[in-house]
Amino acid sequence: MQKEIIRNMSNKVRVRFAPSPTGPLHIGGVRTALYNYLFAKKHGGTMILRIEDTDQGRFVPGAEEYIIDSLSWLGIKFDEGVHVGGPFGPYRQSDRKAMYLEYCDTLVNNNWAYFAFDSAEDLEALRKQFEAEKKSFQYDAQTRVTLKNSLTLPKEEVEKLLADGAPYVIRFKMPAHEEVHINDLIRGHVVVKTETLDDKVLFKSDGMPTYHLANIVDDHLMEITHVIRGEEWLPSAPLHVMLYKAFGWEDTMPQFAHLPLLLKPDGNGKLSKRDGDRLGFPVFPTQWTDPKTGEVSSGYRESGYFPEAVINILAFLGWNPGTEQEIFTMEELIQAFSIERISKSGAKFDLEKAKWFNQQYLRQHDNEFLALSFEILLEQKGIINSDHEMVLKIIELIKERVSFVNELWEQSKFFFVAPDTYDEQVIKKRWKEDTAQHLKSLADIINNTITHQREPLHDNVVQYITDNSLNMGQIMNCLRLVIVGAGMGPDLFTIIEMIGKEESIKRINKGINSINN
RNA sequence: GGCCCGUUCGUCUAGAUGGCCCAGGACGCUAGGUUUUCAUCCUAGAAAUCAGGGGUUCGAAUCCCCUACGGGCUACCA
Repeated sequence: MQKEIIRNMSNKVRVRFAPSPTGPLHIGGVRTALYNYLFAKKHGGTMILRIEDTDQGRFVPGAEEYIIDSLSWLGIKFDEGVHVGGPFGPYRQSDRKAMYLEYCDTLVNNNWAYFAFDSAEDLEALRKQFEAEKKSFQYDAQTRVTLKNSLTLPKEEVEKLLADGAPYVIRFKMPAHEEVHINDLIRGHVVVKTETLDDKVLFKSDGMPTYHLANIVDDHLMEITHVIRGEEWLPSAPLHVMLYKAFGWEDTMPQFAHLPLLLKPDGNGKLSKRDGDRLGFPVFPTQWTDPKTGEVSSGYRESGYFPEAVINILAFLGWNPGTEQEIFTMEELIQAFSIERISKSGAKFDLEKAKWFNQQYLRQHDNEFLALSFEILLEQKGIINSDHEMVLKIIELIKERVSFVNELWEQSKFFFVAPDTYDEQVIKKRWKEDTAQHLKSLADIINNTITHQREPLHDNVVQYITDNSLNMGQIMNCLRLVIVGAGMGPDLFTIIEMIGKEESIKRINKGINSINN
């Protein structure tokens, strides 16, 4: 009753993201969730999280929580789902178990499905046998008449088997000579002949439905209007269309959109869990520890990516707005998104571009936010009770030099600790016989400068260089070398001002000793 | 093997109804400038005979066909 009212009230968009809890969600899955979310929000629709846990053998503890938490970190919110409830629940297929058999029975009664008693071993043997003859076995209109099922067995025997509790599956009775037409929102019109399709199992002998059955029943019951999923589902889409037909639900069948795949950055093929840590970028939104093996897979969050950046990166892998704008907030993505602008071909993940996106977002964050993040990092480096004002100043100085928060340390550690190594390249190029002597004089000059401020310090040092007709680049770079440890970093005198005269002089002496020995 | 999908610079891609495209942008790369360093920033540049071949057309990256290559699926997994 309630559902009828909802349906009649509007033909509002309702989409679902339907992962199975077999492990952490990889970025391909995250992108699917994102596109569903963008589409739903664009049309003022409803975004649903449904957990497809019909394969009890592949259930992984913690995976469902992981999916919810990682999507939440990314800002992908659900209107209905396992974790938030809603009028179309339950949203976990194992909790809907009871209803599937009922639907399956109507299919059997209408001659759209049948009981099959062939054991997994029998079928396996058959497959082997076919293979030996260089043919491939398919349980279909041609072979089903030779197999052990309610189509070939006498009615009494079927009833007896069922009554005796013999293991069985229910298979879809795929018609022999029909054409299935799919109008995919991304790929256009696709036609498939039913004779190339097999009699897929709808209901397993363990009492659970397969994905195919559960997904159609649930999408129908949950009044899903658009199914946006990965291209790997395209081959089974004809079966799904046939199921809608068999149930008599064609009129409310959702529209399909099959997304292009996310490919390995090197070579070809679908991006897989293994690729990430092999190629130096995460494939998971957040870090995941395998509950069985204890194996840890890195995540974007732990690698220092901002959630906004990950969203932006993923949004552009397979979609673009057709304008030159590349940096998009979630709100802007929602406004700009359309299924028509999703590309058909697979996209490779580009690590360099991903870094660039993160850098753009890092620059957008205010210094206060970055300082707070950096202070956590500093504590891990053993810098306790750092002066907040100083950290803020440092952020300002080096913000433009990094793409990730965790790169801030490399770019600024000389503000906190004296260098204990000195860049060999710089030594080789700049360090001369008389360098140590000049640096000693500069230490005196710094010491004798009345204030610790940048300007007078700078002027006095430059004065010394000009007075002695020295090479500016050589002396300055050597001074930088002993203060910073390398030929990098922001304005030298700003650094000296910030670490103080005393510390600077110490570093000059330490540097001279280390380098000259 | 069978079925299905795809193919524009190294990568992500732009390219409504064929002419404005000897193909545009971004990342990366190269060079120069700024910065007495490095990074940033600025400027310039290299980079796709639009997978190949046939058509259709006055005209095709854009339409049609074929081929090649790549990918997905082919479980009582999703």
